[in-house]
Amino acid sequence: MTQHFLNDTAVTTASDKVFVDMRREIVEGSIAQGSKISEPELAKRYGVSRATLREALNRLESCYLVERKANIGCRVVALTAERLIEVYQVRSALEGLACRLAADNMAADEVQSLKQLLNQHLQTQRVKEGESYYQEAGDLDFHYRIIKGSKNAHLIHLLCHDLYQLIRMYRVQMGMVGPRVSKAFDEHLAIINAIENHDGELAEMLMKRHISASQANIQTKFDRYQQSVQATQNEMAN
Amino acid sequence: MTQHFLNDTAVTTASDKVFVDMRREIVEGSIAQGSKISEPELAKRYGVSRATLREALNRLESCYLVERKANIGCRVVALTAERLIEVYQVRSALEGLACRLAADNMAADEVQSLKQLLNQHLQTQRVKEGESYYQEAGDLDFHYRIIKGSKNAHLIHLLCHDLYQLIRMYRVQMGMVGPRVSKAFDEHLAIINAIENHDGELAEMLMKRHISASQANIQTKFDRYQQSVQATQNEMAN
DNA sequence: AACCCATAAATTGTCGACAATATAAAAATA
DNA sequence: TATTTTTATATTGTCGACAATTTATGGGTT
Repeated sequence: MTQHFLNDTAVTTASDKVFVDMRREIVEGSIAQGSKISEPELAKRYGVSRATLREALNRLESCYLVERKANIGCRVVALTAERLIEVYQVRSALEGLACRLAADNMAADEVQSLKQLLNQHLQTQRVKEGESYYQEAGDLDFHYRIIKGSKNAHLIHLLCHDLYQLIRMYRVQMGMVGPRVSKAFDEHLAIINAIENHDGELAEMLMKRHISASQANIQTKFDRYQQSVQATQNEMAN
Repeated sequence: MTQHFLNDTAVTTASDKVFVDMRREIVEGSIAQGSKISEPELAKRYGVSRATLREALNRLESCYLVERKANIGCRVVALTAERLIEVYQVRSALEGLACRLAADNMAADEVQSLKQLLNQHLQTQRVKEGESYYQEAGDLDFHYRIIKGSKNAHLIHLLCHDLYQLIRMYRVQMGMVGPRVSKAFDEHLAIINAIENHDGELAEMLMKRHISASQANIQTKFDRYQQSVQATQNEMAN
């Protein structure tokens, strides 16, 4: 039941399956960031031909999880501080837009359902204090519904299909176990209220601020992560 | 020398060439919008194997020029009023961001060069009154430079690689021969000035307004185009 | 020992053929 | 005649093999 909201593409063909599997492995770090991808090796591992694997690689490229160079090959995207900032700048602009549009276009029952979901998350969180998984899933679900509420198909595709896996990759690999849980809840609530009042301008502003806070949070984790990597490398050198 | 700014990807491989060729034909309408793409037919036409053609199709999909369904095939994107609005909403948000970032990150000489380019365009336009080609190219060049000036690689990729061809497709097929030339020039000038003064907030606002105006302009053309299509269909029915 | 060049190995790009699925045509039934 | 079922055709998905390019190896020169 995990991530039902991001895998809503029907998986029919073989390359579909390879794409979904590889995507999960890359996001979770089973396939290391920055590592070179060997087509023959992975094709064998997934039990498909190279043509099928390449089809999957193309899709991974279109959602920014791998980078490709002609005649050289594929490489898993590298998580850097610069890229993190860049992606969050884009995310902020796009989700801000989504939120503004949602204030106009979201149906009343959709808003109600979202409020209900939020309360549900609050209860779950209070029970399972400290457990981060639900927070992460809940947060994604919240954002996902608002994005869909924009009713802008292009925007939805851009965020849900193209960008979100990369964002998830940062969050997952930084081990985003939220001490931000309670604060995020209040922010979510304020955003919903603005949407309910059809105050697009406010909703956009709140969403942008919410995402900035989220960025600051993950940025801190990332810096610590970088330091630990540096320390490990220094140890190795000794 | 046309579109040097959008084709800066080195064309080495065969599928690269097919991709670039098909992209041009789709944007220009030689391959009709909404039409089904037959892999065997086009492979023969371009003198490549189906594998190579499919590689090109994948890239066309990632820049939203074709849509793909499993086991059914590829179809050139259809130009609709809804999509036009959606795309321009996204474009406005992203280029607004780019403009704000450019106000901080664009180097002084880049700004100077851009101002110079603008004056050059003004002179060219006055000489070749009514000729739209230069206006279109000049406008694209202007936007392109500001986007690059944001120094946000992800944003640059998103706009220049993924989105701009689709926007161009609308403009080209709507025959955007600009009566908007002179007004656009003033708007461009105001944007540059804001960037030069490092006033990101103003620059963003002006760019968003500029794009809205551009949208209104193309929307009008599109509505007329739709009417003419409707009229033609009615004639056919007689 | 460091650098350059030639050769060998490995990897990616491309091809043609076959399998699986979807569409079109024909036959059968109501 | 209209509708469903069956059959045939065409299209897409997948495969293994070959060609072109890049990377690794080894030998020679300064």
